[in-house]
Amino acid sequence: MATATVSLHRIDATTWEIPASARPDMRVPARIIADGELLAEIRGDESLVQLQNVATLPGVVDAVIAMPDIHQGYGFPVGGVAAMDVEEGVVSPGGVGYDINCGVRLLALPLDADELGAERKERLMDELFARVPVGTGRGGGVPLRPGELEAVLREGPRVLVDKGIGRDDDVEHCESRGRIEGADPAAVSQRARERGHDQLGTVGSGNHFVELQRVERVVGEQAAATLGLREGQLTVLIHSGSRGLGHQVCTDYVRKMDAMLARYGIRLPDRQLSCAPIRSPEGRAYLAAMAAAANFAWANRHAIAARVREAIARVLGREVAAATQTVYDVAHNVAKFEAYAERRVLVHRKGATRAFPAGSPEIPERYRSCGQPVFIPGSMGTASWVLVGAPGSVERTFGTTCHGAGRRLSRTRARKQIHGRELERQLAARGIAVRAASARGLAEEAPFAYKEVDKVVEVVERAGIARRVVRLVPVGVIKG
DNA sequence: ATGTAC
Repeated sequence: MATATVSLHRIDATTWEIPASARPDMRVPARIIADGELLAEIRGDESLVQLQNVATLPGVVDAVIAMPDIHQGYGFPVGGVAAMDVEEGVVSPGGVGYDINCGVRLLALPLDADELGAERKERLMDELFARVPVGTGRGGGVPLRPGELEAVLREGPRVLVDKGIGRDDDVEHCESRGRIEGADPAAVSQRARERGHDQLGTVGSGNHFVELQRVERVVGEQAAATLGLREGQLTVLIHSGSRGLGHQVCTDYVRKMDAMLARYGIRLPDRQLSCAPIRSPEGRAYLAAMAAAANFAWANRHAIAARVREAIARVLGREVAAATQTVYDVAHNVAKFEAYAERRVLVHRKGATRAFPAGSPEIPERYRSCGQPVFIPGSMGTASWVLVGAPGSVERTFGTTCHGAGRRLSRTRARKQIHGRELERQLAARGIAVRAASARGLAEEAPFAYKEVDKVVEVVERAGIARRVVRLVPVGVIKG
């Protein structure tokens, strides 16, 4: 509806702008990174109206930005970036998303896909499916003693290493070492902690997965070598988040902040943008709870990876498991304090990935020469990408790039077009082994429900915010 | 995304 009236000005080959003058309530312009074709898809939903809504929030600086994989979400669009001045600005749970620190971790095996063989592949898939719990509302996570969940919320995956789960180098290869400062378990409700207590090391459902892959193509030779990736190699991509715990944190603070809007004199075009001043008690409490949920999510992917190593050890041997490296782990649903042009801001990235360029002190030393690794999970049965951050991200997008293919069809519409078991047969016919807890969940993630991931990453490369390194194709997938 | 509706 309203999308038809959005006035877009093309700025360059990959950037469009909606000026702040487009609506009386916009404080800053909205910019869209895309190409003509992706833009046409983006205009098919409400995401650009949502982006303009975000541009009305108090303290928003410079411009709100849409990545080429943007689609509509809760209040904020998924695939949106908004930076708020730390003094004047607000923090919004909807700007982070219900799945706090949903993110992606890549493991690299010291083995080529060719060397695996059909029989060991099926056994590896069975072992993975047996060891890594998938599905909604299911427990089966790492058993925790009293106080240990609170330690994980405070410190992240480092706590699990102390328990003998995973390794120091896994933690070193996480964005911000798997920990956001200022986490406070006391800011996380009892209910949220109850929901999370048996979910550490579980995948969940929706678009979450554990995928066995092959490096199909190397595009950036030098960066690939630096990241320890080569053509033909086996990898495992883990996509999950903070499960019920993060979901409950979002629910709790959306409600709390909604009740305070009038008192803080905040007027919103959409109540789903519920927010509070960064400096307010509610804002600080949310940030402390968000950090705790983010730390939980990093520990979750760390624990999943440890179980993946167990499955690898069982089928391919202890040595292969020990030589399986965590390449890196990125968050794509989180808010972080960063500085741009000497200005301190809180960058909300929802369905968007930090992508710092080469030389950034935030990147592990061994990767500093090539830029921060970024993983872009494609839709099920299609490709995924490894990118590295490029200088344009700092200049144009608050150090950010895209996060995935971006949904094109609703879950309901996807379900109407194919049955999960039929999809499973189609994937198997293409050599992709599937282990799924739910046929319905499978149908919702059908490849045709998503935009073309190759096109999305091509655009972010042309925009100069990230560079392509390798293309990964699925060998097998474990899903909720 | 989510004990897919407190």
